[in-house]
Amino acid sequence: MGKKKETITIYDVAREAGVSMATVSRVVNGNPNVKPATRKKVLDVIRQLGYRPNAVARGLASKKTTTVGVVIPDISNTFYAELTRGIEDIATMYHYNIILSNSDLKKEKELELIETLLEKQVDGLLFLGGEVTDAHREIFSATAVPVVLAATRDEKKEWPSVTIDQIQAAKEATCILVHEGHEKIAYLGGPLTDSVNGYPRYLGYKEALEENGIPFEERLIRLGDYRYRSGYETMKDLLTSNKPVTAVFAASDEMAVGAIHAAQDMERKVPEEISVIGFENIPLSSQVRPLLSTVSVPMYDIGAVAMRLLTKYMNDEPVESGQVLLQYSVELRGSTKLKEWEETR
Amino acid sequence: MGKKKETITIYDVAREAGVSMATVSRVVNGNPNVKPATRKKVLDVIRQLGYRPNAVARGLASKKTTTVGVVIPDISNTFYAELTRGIEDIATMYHYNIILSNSDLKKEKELELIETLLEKQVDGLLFLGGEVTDAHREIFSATAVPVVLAATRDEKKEWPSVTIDQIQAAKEATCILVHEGHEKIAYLGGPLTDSVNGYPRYLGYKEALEENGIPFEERLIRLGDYRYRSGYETMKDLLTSNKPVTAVFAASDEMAVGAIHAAQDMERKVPEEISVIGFENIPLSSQVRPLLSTVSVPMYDIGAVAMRLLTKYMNDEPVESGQVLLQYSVELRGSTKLKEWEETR
DNA sequence: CTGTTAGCGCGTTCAG
DNA sequence: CTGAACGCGCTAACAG
Repeated sequence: MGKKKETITIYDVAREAGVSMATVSRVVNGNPNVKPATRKKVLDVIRQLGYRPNAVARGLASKKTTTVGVVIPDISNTFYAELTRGIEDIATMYHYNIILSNSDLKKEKELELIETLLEKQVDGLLFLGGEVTDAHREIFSATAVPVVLAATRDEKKEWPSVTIDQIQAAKEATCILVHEGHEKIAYLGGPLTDSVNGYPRYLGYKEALEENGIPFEERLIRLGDYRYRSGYETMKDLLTSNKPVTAVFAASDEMAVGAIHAAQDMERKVPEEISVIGFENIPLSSQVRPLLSTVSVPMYDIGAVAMRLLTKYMNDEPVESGQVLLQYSVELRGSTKLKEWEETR
Repeated sequence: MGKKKETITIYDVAREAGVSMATVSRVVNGNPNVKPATRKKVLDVIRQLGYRPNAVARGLASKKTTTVGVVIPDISNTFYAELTRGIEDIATMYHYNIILSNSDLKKEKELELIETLLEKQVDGLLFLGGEVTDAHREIFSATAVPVVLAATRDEKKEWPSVTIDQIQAAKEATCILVHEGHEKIAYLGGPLTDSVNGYPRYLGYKEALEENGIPFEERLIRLGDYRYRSGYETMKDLLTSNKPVTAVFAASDEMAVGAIHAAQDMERKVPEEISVIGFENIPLSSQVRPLLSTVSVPMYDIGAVAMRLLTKYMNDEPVESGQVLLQYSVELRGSTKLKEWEETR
């Protein structure tokens, strides 16, 4: 029960067991070339001495840390938390640990974090959600550490990534509203300068209108920060302007729910008077009334697949394709009127 | 732009700069005993060669990794995600990185993770949400690595912890319902075997009834798993039983919201016919209608304070008290009728 | 099957 | 102010 105490090393075990440290190393690492008898003896001594291998020393000697770095926008964001869970589960499965760090999507912070993770000699790097700029490419190129992008992608396709086809997904969601008969469809989203999520979703919305011959109207566009509050406020603003609006496509579930509440506060019924469809399918969407219709993004899977892909790169296993687009789906629930929707992709 | 490449070490920098590696080490670590001129030269060579210090080697030599281990029940759980963000922010502030791992509150997994983190030579350990058993104490005692508990505590107070007074908080929440005039107050919670959250909250509920001379009724107790669905189902079950219920204290916000929806589905108005109060104050509680009244637990702060406390232990700084109880508050919103509540603690 | 011997990259005395 | 030398704890050839 005594605290502190001198660290006991592989050498102590070797001496105590009457073998060389190489042998101890072998049994610790499950090397089969050890006589069962001596293996048992070593194991006993290990237990008895309470020996715990030093992963840092091992890392220095073997040049492997069994640790991967994860740069994430914000762990308190449900979407990324779910994604991280996927990463962690697969990492655990392959005996890796993850060093997690929040970037808040700040480029400088991202680069700094990547640098730090590389210093810590991570065996691989997972970069989530942020935009891949030339500065990123430069640092990624200069290292031998494999990098996988998740919930974002590299325009130049130089790095592997796991995500969904956002434009297509946004387009499909908007189309549903069109098929419901709407023509005054508002778009509630994030900054268009956000090339990862903001712009693609906006683009999908726009394309859907075009394809259906519905005029695009600037005044039906409202930009916020994807959060609930901004959804509430942009929607209120929209309704206050008194322009006709019969449907809303929001680029995030939080905004969508905020929009629904704004509508309700202004005595507009959802979906009777206004249909709303969101994006992400975070738990919130099934924990509000009416239930939110939304584009279901396989968050957990994106994380899991990205991590799995990374293990392949780390072990030099062959990879079919580094550019993976996962399937999304559209969950039609209570905030829209249409109850079925044939797949058209 | 070339990939891979040989690792460049402190030795290369030394040679190139015409100094010894000791000097390079000094400038890298900001040791002031270096002539400005040579410092500059070394810095130049570092930049030119793109030298990146190897934290693993440094860790082995210095016996410090500037990394802390975090054992968390489930990162995809909003409550813990928020807490983790607090941890990470403070960790970054003190130049630590965190290795995150999910335990799902499984004792065996917790112990395994702790063991792994210790092998990785973390400078400190943050243990969240789980119960501290003798097995935990044994391993904590055997290491020199400081441990801080967050959102849980050690009954024997042998280890520092940061949390809130759950019994008191639950009691206060229940009292609010009592003061609203309710006598048929249901309790929706988690397993009573959960000594960290389940039991204390249940106890607080019970104490509130006792103190107010309200008979405790077994049939008003429903146990689930803290999640939305279990809140919905236990509430439905409760209402179906047709026993009078005019208020509900739920041990989690998700359950509370689930309960509200169950009530609404059974044509009971909240808060007109049934008052509901939750616990945690996760974002969801302000993203539903009616807004959920709840016990606000300072999740972010618990994480931040715990991490700050850990830095003190890691640096052998004096600590006033290792047993910190943070303030909670009761947020009265739309799911209860009472609009004000004088502090009585 | 087992032991010996080199490093892995860096921090840290201790001289000078 | 600077350098030489040792060691952190372990893996990885290479012998035997």
